[in-house]
Amino acid sequence: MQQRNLTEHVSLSGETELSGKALKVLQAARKVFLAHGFSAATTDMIQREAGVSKSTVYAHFTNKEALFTAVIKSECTAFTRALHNIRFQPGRLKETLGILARTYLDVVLSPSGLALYRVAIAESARFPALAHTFYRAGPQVSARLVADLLAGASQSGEVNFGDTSLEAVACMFVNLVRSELQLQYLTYPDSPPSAAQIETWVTNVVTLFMRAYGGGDK
Amino acid sequence: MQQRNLTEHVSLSGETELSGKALKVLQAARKVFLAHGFSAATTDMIQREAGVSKSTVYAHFTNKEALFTAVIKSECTAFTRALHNIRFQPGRLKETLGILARTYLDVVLSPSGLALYRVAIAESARFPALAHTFYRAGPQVSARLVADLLAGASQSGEVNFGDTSLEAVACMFVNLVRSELQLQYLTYPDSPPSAAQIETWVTNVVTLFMRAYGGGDK
DNA sequence: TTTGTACTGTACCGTACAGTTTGATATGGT
DNA sequence: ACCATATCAAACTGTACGGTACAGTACAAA
Repeated sequence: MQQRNLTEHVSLSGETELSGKALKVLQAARKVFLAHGFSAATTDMIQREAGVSKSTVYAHFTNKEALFTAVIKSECTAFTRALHNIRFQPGRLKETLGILARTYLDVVLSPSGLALYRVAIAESARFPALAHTFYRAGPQVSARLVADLLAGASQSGEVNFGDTSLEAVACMFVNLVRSELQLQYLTYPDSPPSAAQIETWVTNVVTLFMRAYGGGDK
Repeated sequence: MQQRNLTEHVSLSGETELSGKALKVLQAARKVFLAHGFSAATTDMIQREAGVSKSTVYAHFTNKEALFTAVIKSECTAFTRALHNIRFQPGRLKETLGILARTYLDVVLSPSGLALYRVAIAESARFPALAHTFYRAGPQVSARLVADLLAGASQSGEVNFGDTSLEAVACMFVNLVRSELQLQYLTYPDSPPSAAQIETWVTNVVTLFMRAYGGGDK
């Protein structure tokens, strides 16, 4: 890593990290990079936003790329942590799926969640490792969570997946919950999906899965 | 528009357009913009790729933005045209859905389809109108196609959607077909999904929908 | 008091980029 | 022969950017 000042260890960004000014820089970089992507962002914007001199930026981060990497990694761990706030009670599968979907969408459709997706995808050619990190921190973790839930429901006989693997069902669920609303928001950033729209979508998705795999209760 | 030379009207790009050199420029711009996005692409790269002088570029396009706009619009119409190659026979819904999914994925997971998605999303803040165009040319058109298919199946009693609207079902289908494989490819550009992986995914998706909405035949 | 460290502000360097201008060449129609 | 058009190569302008250098300040520990 590239920090120098080890006097404090405040963790607002994922790992144990960074004294005062360095944190300011990181937060500013977060704002700028998520808003403009890598190429269109300038170190001057970051420096100005952080209220810090140019020298300070380069005292803590070797260059623009290192700063970008630090930001995206930090966002990924924050994203994963947010996902782990999802809790559910066993039984009442239909309700649990709905809650899970809504909580997931809360994270995915948040300004930072959306921006992280956009930037990670946009820069996947220049920063392949970051794109991998993003996939594992986001979609992969989500699918794992759902799979765990479904495993419980499967054991209690609440559901029957036929020939389809449990993991595949979980993967399909998270993708279906996310994709359309996320894409709409990405392409129409000025008109975010309404609460009613979200509700309708979640209902439709949960209904689809319950009809397909739910036993008799439907 | 911004063409000047009206001697020929070759249409390789969507609308009636562009004499020889201008087309060369547009094709080069397509390659460069789709590979690097807007900010990281330079007009010099385009000029070099086109084998054309700088003056010629600016003789046909007012500036970098106009060139970018022309490229994305042209790609969107090409995308839509590719989608309309999807044909299907009524009856045999399950098979038709599978064919449709595979053809759709062919377009979406093609290098240019993937790059178009990436760039349109990445630049949606700077070029909102292009993002809208993309959404309408891609996801919206696809959903419309599937909806038409489902309408036929619904009338012949092949399926029963319960409380869910036909359009919602169509929308869910195209999203589910696309999202996971597309995201994997976007984040792991060096290991595209294998044919087997695609096949498994399509089978799982079609099975899901047939279990949920298909009548007795399953 | 001295020393080290973090930081500031600003100037600077080299490069890169979008876009313009100039002046020459080639072509084809009149 | 003349002219308009399309093209070319290349030099040039102005600006912006990433990154460095440097002289100086604030502060705390020794």
